[in-house]
Amino acid sequence: MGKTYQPSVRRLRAEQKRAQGTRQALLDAALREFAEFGLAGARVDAIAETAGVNKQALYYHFGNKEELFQAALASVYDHFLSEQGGWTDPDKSAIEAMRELIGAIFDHLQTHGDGTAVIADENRHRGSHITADLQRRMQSGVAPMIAAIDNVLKRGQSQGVLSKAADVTQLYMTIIALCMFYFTNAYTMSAILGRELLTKSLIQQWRRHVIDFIMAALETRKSRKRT
Amino acid sequence: MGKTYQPSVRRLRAEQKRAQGTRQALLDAALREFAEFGLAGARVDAIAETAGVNKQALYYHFGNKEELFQAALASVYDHFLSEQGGWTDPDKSAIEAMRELIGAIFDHLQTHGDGTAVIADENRHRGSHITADLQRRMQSGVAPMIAAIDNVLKRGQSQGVLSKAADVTQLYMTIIALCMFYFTNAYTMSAILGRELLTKSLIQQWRRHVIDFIMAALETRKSRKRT
Amino acid sequence: MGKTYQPSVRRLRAEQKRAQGTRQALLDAALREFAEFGLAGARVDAIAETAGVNKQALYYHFGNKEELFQAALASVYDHFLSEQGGWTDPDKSAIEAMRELIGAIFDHLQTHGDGTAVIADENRHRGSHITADLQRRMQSGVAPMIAAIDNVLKRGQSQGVLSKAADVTQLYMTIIALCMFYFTNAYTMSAILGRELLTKSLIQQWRRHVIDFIMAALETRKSRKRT
Amino acid sequence: MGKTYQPSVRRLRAEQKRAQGTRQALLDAALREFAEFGLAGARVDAIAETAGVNKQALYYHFGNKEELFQAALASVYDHFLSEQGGWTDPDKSAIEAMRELIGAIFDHLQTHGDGTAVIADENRHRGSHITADLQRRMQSGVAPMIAAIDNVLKRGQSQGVLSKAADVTQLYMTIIALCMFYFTNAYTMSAILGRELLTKSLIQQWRRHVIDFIMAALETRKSRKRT
DNA sequence: AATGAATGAGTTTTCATTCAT
DNA sequence: TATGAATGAAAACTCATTCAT
Repeated sequence: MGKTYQPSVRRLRAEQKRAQGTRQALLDAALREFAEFGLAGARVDAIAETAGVNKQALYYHFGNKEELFQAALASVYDHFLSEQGGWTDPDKSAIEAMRELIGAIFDHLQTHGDGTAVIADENRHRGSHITADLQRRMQSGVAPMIAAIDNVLKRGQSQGVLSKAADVTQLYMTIIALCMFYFTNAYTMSAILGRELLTKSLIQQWRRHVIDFIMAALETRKSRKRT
Repeated sequence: MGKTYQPSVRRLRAEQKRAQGTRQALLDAALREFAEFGLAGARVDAIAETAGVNKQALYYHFGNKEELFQAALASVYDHFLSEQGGWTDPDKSAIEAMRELIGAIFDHLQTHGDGTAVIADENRHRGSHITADLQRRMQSGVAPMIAAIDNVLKRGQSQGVLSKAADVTQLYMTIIALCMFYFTNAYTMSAILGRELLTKSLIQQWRRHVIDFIMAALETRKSRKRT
Repeated sequence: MGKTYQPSVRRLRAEQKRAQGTRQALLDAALREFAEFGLAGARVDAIAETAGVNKQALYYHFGNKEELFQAALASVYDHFLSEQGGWTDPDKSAIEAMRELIGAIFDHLQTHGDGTAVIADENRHRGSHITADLQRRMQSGVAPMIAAIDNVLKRGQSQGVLSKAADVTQLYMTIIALCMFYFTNAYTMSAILGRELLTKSLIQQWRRHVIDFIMAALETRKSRKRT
Repeated sequence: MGKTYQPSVRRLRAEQKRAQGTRQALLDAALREFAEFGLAGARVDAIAETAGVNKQALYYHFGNKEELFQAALASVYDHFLSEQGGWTDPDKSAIEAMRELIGAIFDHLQTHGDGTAVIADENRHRGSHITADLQRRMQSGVAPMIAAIDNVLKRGQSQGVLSKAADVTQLYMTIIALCMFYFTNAYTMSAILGRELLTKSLIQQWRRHVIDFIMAALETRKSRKRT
């Protein structure tokens, strides 16, 4: 092996910084590519080129395609986490807060379409890239969101305006299901319905439907009287 | 040119039958392979082998991988069509009929997991394989199902037990969304929730939730008094 | 092996006739295809389709692709033969006759471009498809043409108007070379000269040049005085 | 982005040199293979093996088979260019110079048989690989040769020893036609004439014929008196 | 860390030819 | 003879990964 390259400390810092940029660029490019083509269809060359770095850099930073996929998948849940601020507003009524929460989740999923596509691909792979570590990151990524749902739900239930029968976990999955579906199935649904679903107005219409529908199922008679 | 060679009807039949068998075997194998690996990840060799036919037969009958994918996608909707019988039961009350209808759709999607996976992949490709012809097949495939929903919904609405606000199209998408979601996202959801979702009992639980949740949103106060 | 199919005599005749048509159609299609793509580039399917017959007919009649190529090559020389009538006109002067002969050869090669292309391909294969039998057909195909050249040349030489130095064989090759060249090299030559050579007027111009050039080399001073 | 990585000049040189070698080896092998089998008949594997490089190197450097063919075709004309030195000798008389020029062209074409074979194949493809760029290379490749012919011809014409009627372009095509023909048609001609044409002595005989024949057509009476 | 070149294992596709009826 | 289907060998091309500098 002999003597290896010994950089100065200052230089090391600069390199780390640039490396951060390289890593991030690769991650972003990977997310896009994996979203569009899936793990199998994605091209390592394309990712490197989109990221504007040499292909070898990809291997240096991530080892191989699969680990890069894993990293990209993890980043999806980090994005959830980074948005936690927008998910709670204690000043609103429970019902209003729930409506806004569902809307916020809808908006997040719409904006992060790449993420949902990557998640879909991981499910095709039967979750085979989910290590214990990744699982922790996934959980802490969505934890604030679930906590927010739980909060508002409990508040509404104790006030008697939201159905006692509702369960956080199921509610969470229901919200995600209805929000994601529109985007992950837009093309086949458009074909079936003979209508381009990915227009601004139709997306908004579905957004309203999702909120209304969920609330219709959740609200108690008591709440309805008030509104 | 005069009379040209006229193959015997018997021969034609036999040949067509064999060819039909080959086609079907390829289609079935393709559906499985595409569902598991996606268009990009699927291996033509694997499909041919699973189908028990020569690889070239695939090209002879379908042209290439992409057209085979298209054919497999089309077959998914044919499967919907072939099940139409089970979707209507005029003897039941509207509410009961609706519950059963949702359950039947859930069961179909569970049984035909390959289909939903292929549909998901086509959506990743932004519907690029949907030709006018395929679109027609898709539409006629789901038409009976949508018609069944429409029927029951209208019946319930005229009887005052189902909300007048409900719209068939949105209801259809809602049902599909909630049914599909559990299967297309089972692995990441399992990781997030720390619980293996694909067990018989949890699947049944979600099935019940989907039906109950949708009905809770659909039913009017009038209907609730009765039950 | 058992009993084989026993057709009536009448039917046999009809079949032979149709078979003749099939053979010829295949041969024509083959000539075109081999000319355009060469032996290696030609597609058996394409030949059968162009001929309007089943691919198997091709194998029935010619054995395989290579033998079909051989047959097509042979047919090229048969075409030469079939034109022999137009190559001699004893009434004209030797010089006039020679000019016309060169022109006739030029015209034949222009009309039978497919033939020269196939010949070119056979030369690429170092004549590997030339059997003793084919060689005989080739020779008898061109024999009338060479004889015609020889006749006129001898006549002109004995009259003192054509150079005694000229040799039939070399003259024959010279004529063919100058006539063929224009057509077999038209595209690269056009590119080099920056002019589309395959126009009617430029072809005619080259035709005149070939005749004039050859005659300029052949004629003696004596003949020139006369003209 | 600031300063980017600067590979040392030495490294670049070494890499380029190696790559240059790989490219050249591939080009040489390709010329041979394409000459022998044509574009359709050539085997990419064979080319790579002959070149002693990995098959993928071929795709890395040339993109695909067709582009490699194009590159090989271009190289043919580069070879013409590289020989320009041998085509002019101002000390000789016009007639002597012309004789030598024709001989030099003959010798070049004999030595570069691969080139003429590739050119023939490109003509079969109707010049479909001739891009504007390639056309420029072709033109500049043959330009010195045509210029040399032009020079000597003009000199001879002004001295009255070469026919005023002669035109450079036509003379150029005539020379090439007569020189190339012997090699591109040797096998079928051998069969027709019943004599192996590709022997040293017969080749030399044709060489003499070509020169003599062309000069016979070109020289004026005046020149003949002198000789 | 960066880069151009290289590599080997695979993957889709093609194609001449044969089979069964 | 005619035909649709089948087949195996080979061909072009792809792609993740590694090497040398």
